[in-house]
This record gives sequence, C-alpha cells and structure tokens, in this order.
Amino acid sequence: MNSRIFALVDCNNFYASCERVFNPKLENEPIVVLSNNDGCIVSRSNEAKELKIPMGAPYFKYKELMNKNGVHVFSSNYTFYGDMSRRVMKSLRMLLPDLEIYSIDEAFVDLSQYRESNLVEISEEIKEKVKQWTGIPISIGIAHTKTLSKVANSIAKKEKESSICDLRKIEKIEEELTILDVEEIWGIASGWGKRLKSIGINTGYDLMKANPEYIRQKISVVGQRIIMELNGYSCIDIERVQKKKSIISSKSFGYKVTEIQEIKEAVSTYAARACEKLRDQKSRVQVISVYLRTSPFEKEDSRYAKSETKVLSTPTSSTAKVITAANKIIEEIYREGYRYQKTGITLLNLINEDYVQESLYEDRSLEREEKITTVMDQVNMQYGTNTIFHASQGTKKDWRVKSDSRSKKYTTSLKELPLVK
DNA sequence: TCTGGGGTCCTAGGACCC
DNA sequence: TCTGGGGTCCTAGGACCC
Repeated sequence: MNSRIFALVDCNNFYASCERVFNPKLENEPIVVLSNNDGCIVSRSNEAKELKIPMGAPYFKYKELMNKNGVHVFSSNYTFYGDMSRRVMKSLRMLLPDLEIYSIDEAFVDLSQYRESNLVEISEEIKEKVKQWTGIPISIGIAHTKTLSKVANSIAKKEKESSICDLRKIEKIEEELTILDVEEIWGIASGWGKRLKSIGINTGYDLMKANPEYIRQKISVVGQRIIMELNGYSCIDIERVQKKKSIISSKSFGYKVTEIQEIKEAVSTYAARACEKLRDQKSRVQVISVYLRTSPFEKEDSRYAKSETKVLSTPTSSTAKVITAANKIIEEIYREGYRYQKTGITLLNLINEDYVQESLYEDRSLEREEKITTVMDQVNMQYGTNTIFHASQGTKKDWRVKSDSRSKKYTTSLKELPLVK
C-alpha cells in the first residue's frame, strides 16, 4: 500500500521552554507564562503541570497556589517567542524541506519519501540538532495521517525519555485509541464531544469504528473526515501555500474604557498593526470588520457587544484608509454608558497585491498613499516599532495592556541582550 | 478587581435569478 | 387569484485549532 507518512513536530511547553533558554537557573523549576494583560495561564513547565495548574485558567484564581509553591511567573513576550519560533522552524526546514508551519510551536512534515528508512532514528537526530541549535526541546509523532500524528505526538510527550512515537502499526493505533478520551482527538472539543458521548461514543476507538455517514449527520463533514483519518486514510494534506486568508488584531484594554476617543485610538493602533501584517504578506484588503464589546463576565444588563462589516471602495493596503474606515465603524457601534473591555479589527477578503495594480494606479492619490506607507514601514523597521505612526493612534495610550513580569527581548533587542559574566 | 489573541472551516438561511 | 423548482451567492454564526 502506498500510504502517506506524516510527522507532527511540537515544541515542549514552548513559551516556558523559551524562558528557560536564556535563564538556566530555571531548569527543573516550575514556570508559567501568562497571556496578554496577565489574564490567563497559557504555558506551563512540567513541574507546573504536576502542581495541577490547568491550561487556560485565569491567573488570579491560582496566584496563591503558585506563590506557595515558588512558581516563576512570566508575562508573555511574543516578540521573543516569535523569534525563537522562527529559529526552530528554520532549523527544521534545513533538515526536512516539506514542512508546514502549523502554529507558533508546531509543524507538520511529509515523510512519505523516507518510507524505507528508520524514521525513529531520523527523528532522534532531528530532535538532537534542534535542541543543540536553539535550546528548545521537541517531541515527534509519526503516523499515516495528520490526525494520527497528533495522537502519536501526545504519546511521545508522555514518554519522558524518547519524546518520539511511531504510530503506524494498526494494533498499536487501536490500543492507544481505546484509552484516549474522544475529546482528546484533534478536531473534537467539548461541544461535539458531548454530542458524541450522548450517542455512546466515548473513546478514540469508538469514533474510529463509528459509521462515517451517521457522524456526518450528527456533526458535519468535519467529523466524517476525522473518522477516515483515524482509520489511516489521509484526508488532510500538508498546506504548502501559507498566506493568511484573514488578519486579526485585537486586544483587551488595560482597564475598562468608557470614552469613544480612547477606543478610537486603540482601534487605530490595531488597524495599523493589521495593515503591517497585510503588507508583510503582500496582500490587499477588500473588507474590514470591527467589533467592540464589554467583558462577557459583566452582569447581563451591562453587557454589550457589536460588530460591523464594511466593504472598501478599492482594495488597499494603506493604513490611513483602513484607520478611517475602522473609526467610522466605531462611531456607528459605540453606545455611551458601557465599560468596554476589548475592541478589534479583522481584515477579510484578502487578495494578492499585484492582482489589482493596474486599475489601482489610475487613481494617482492611491499611488501617493502607498509611497507614504512604504516609507513609514521602512522607518519603523530601522528605528523600532512606532517611531512614526498616525496621529489617530494617540500618544497617551492609557488604555494599553499591562504586563508586569515580562522577560527581556533576549534575541531581538540590542538593549536587552543577555549578559555573560 | 482580576478571565488572551489570532486563526480556519462549515452550515443554514435569505436574497436573487431564471 | 392561483401558483414552482432549482441554482448560486452571500452572510452570520458556530464550531474547532493553537
């Protein structure tokens, strides 16, 4: 049978491991990393996991437990983690060219061409090299489909010594799926999990043996596909094109905001950030969507959430154009009297920048605007983010998020290089 | 007091057309 | 006044992922 072979490479406890790379004293110490605004726990070292601190839990609920146990707490430092991620992915790509970067800390690899080789041996080598080059420990799961390689990877993580799992033998697949809760399967979360359990499907093995047509009715074609994948038929391929189809920029405020002026500053800042990402991938945007909301944990009569979508007259990558449109939406959806928690913008219907060039340049003002944007990008690249920015983004920025315990930008800021004493 | 941010995909239902 | 089916496109919302 000419079946495919996939590997899922996953960095172990990625953000926590990044913090360790330049701070070796943290070896064997419990670490957690918090989300923006120091809101939730988003990464835990093994030692922190042993203290039963759950993933995604609100920080304030576990503060005491962590103090008591001497847990090292870090605010998130995405500039640093992003750079470490690039190093890991670059290392992987040198060793395994047919690679899909799936998230900041994971990559899928097509290993079909290595079917005659000893894949466990190859994986050992890759693991060693990545650790040596970047300081980051990884786990590797090997299987005939992406979904099964996810399962393999979670098994690899539990095997403390090897961190590698080859899950290609049918007996082993069935054995492992029998002891795997159905909600642990990639693509099944608690919503569908509950639905499946109510019809007697409790484990990965139950789902593997379920009737695909029936599951399609109960869930959707997504569920059907998962069953096929569990049975070794590959339905989800490596994604080789990696342009984003939508770009989001959103953040909670550092405190509850009531004034429209501050909200406009925030949304202008996020719009600028989103447009930078847009130009990075050489696209233009045709549709934008902006939302504004209070905390969902407010009492019901003080809750408010609204979003509005706008089609732009011409596809653009100009920050000024997008800021103007975004602020117009804020004016439409803002209501006085609420304590707002968060706003954000999504760029949608992205197209390739060269696709529109001709018609675009009939309008000379657009050409001028693009030149301004290009110059701004260059200045900010050279002298640091937000050296120049649009006036609408504001200069006070009281609404900005807080992050009390951020580590240094060891790898991206000259001022914050680690010192060797 | 304090609960993240950035993505993708699928479906149902309405508008509209012939 | 009665009275149709079939197709496409778009959007909102809901599910999932890390």
